[in-house]
Amino acid sequence: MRIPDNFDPASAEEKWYKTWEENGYFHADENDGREPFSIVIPPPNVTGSLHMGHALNNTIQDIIARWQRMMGKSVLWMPGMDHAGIATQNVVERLLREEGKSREELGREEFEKRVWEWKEHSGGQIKGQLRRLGSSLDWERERFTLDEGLSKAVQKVFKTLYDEGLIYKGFRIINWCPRCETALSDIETEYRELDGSFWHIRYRIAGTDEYIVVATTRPETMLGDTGVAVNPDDERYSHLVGKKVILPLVEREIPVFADSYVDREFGTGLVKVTPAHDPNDYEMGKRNGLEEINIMDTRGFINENGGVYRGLDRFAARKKIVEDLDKGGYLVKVEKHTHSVGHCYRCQTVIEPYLSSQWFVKIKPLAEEAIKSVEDGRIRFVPKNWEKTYYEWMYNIRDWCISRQLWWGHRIPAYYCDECGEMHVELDAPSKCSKCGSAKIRQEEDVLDTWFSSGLWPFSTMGWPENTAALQKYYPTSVLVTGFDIIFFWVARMIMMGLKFMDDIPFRDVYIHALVRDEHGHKMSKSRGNVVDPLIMMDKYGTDAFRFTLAVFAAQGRDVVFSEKRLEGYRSFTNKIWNSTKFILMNLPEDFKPEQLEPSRLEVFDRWILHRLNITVERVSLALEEYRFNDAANELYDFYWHEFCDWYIELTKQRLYSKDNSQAESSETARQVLYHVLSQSLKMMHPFMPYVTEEIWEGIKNSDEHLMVSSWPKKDSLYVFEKEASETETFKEIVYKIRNVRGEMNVPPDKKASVVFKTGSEDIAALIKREEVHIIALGRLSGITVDPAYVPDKSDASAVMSELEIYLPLKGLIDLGMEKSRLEKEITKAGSDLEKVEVKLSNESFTSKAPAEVIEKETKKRDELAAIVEKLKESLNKLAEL
RNA sequence: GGGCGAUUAGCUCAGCUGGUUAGAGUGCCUGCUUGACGUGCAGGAGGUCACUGGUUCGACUCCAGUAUCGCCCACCA
Repeated sequence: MRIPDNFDPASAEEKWYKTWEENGYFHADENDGREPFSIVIPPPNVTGSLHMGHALNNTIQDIIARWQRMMGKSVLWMPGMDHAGIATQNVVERLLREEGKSREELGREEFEKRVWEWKEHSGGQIKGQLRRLGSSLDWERERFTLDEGLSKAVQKVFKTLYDEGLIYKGFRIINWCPRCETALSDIETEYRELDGSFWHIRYRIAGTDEYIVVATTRPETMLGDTGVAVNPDDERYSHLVGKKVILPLVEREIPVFADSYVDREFGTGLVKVTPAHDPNDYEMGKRNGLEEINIMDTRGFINENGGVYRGLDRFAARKKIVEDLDKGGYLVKVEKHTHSVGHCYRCQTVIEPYLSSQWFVKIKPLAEEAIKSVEDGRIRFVPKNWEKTYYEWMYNIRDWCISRQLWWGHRIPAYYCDECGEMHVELDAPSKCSKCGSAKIRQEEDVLDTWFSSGLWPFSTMGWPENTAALQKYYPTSVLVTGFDIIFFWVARMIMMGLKFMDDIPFRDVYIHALVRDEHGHKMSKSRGNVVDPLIMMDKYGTDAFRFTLAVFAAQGRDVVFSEKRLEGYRSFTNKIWNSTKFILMNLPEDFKPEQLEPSRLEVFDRWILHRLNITVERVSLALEEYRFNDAANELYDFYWHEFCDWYIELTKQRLYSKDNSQAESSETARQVLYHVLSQSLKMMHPFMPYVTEEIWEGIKNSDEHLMVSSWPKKDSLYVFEKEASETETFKEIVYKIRNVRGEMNVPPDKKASVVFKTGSEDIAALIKREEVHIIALGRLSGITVDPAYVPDKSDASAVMSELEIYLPLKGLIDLGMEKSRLEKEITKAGSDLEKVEVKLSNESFTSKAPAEVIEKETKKRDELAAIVEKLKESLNKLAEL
């Protein structure tokens, strides 16, 4: 048994990932007869590389997957990536631009080829990063949202929904991105408050010299105005209803009409109506029979309907129109106005409401069951408060625009006959029109929203629409791990689609984790330029430390601000684990064999640490079950470092180094306990820090089994030792008191004092005598005596516990003034605690209403504190006599 | 306008269903070549738990309000 002097993360990471994979540990076997546990990865977009959010997301999933595997489950963690329609198309277009090309020049087929090449590149990079992170994904099952099988699933879903009337084609106002030249769904529009202007414009009433004033934030849209609306109850303008006004610049006569949508208080109470470029105006136009005039092309330039402004970009047109209005005397005033403006979530271009023909999913019928599945607890959000967000959106859900005017995506399986215009929705392209028999068939140019295919992810990846063994065993999945930013985009859609097509929920739990934010609380994103690269962190600190830090940060219900300082601290932890193992191994013989530890062999500290180990097993397991990753990680950290290393290992040194032959059995027991606690700890730490733990395991294991596939520790009922645990706490307090006095008094370590213990308690006296060696070693003493009748010397430094007084005769070694102020400080501290307790106990309503056990506890505390204060005062008085 | 969350040590953060001496990492101070580790060991300083009320015998913890910050949704002619 041996490990190298130093841990080298880079080589261990490469070696172990390869070994695990080659041994097939990542692969899920449908036929293994074990209880299934499944997770599907939120498929990363093939747009580049992974960021901190991905690192957190996948670390959590890997912790769960590794833990469940060690729990003996048949674990499937399904890998894959998302084609990410707009986002990926944009990336490739940018690359083309750098080459001086455009996608139009390439043509659709060639362009798609280029995107596939990019997909290979980006996908490869992402896979490399996931591997580096240690993700135990079943790579044999890797899927892509645009691969053949998933395309089949998409077509099947589309056709089914279409046949049932849940997908329809409609001519409507949608959100249009003039840069991406595609429609977007409502949730793909991000609203931002912008400072703009509110232009007040004068319209002449036809046939008169009177004017009205309308106000607008988008003056360019007046080119498409076909009416002016007033509130039907607005007396100021009721005489105008039915009249016509002259649209300035355009010189078109348009009607004034009444519509209750208009808010009398806002602006001038008169609304210019542009049915083709505003959703509300569109509705009003429909209600009042207005003409719809589209004035823009797909890139946001004014089209032939815009007269002299034709060819101008929408913002240039706005500027020019305002100038012309001003020149023509139509501009009454300009106010400052802030309003929220929709932006494309992929390219941040200002969205244009745009009238066009698109495909929609009629979503309400699907939403109903999806709401129910959360209400009745079949699906559970963790933390629970996200359910409210989910309901809020689902109750107010609007039809989903699923068509995109892109080249990268699932082409909509609709076919048009060029002869008779008939539309066919089919799984396979029809060779001729079923209505007129023509062979002139053309497929719909539009592709589907990326989220349409990712919404099928939990079952499409398992082979649906075939009824595969994987689906039977692993669907529904056990848990979905994701960020709250895609609850609407993805989680809700998967729930709806899963219920509709699998007739079952897609996952039991939805664990919503924190978003990794920058120091200003902003999302880390490439466009903001505030990203921390996970690869750099892994290079610098090792993957294990990085993962452990993320786990510690993963507290529920709160976002995290990433801190490299904390990462540094947890790297030290991996170092600590390594070095402590080195110590243990150098104390084990060549032929060391782990044995079952009979309780009768165990000494008090052995019992204590095994008891603590039991508690840690329980706490870590419970925390993992409840998705409290930070608690689990902290529990392991505290146990391993501050109990096992700081105390138990230190305590074994006296036993291990003893030259006394009668101590041989005691040291052998210590060796067994050290090995046992180490190996059990490694198991529990493995899901968090897979590499360093497996590397250590390689050096200490006594079988061929790798740590990754070993079994998760269970509480051992043989090792429940309450009494020894509490005795050890007393022991620790004794040592702590001695160290405290030495430290406070600046007693140099080479000045070894002898300590006198004065106690009336036989238990404590026995404890001290029995653990004499350890007290001497840990307190750095020359010797100890127990003397119930000890009369302290005036120059003794002292410390007080509830049933014990500790005296350090430091004649000549200490500064009496220092000791005096130290005692005063102690008295103040204990005194104020005592006072608090006394106030409480003298309060009659407390003693009459508080539960008995609380009163008992407080009473005991008061007695102890009182005794301590008393003793401290005595010591101080003696000092004063000098 | 509606909703959610945050405010705890210099910094980054934990503290579950009310009773703890309010913790961790990091930073700071003191001492340490203690036969695993200075990425370490021992000791220490540092907090009116944002503010104001309320409920309660008892509030960092529950309730209401205020302030500041952040996020989501809706509307904005």
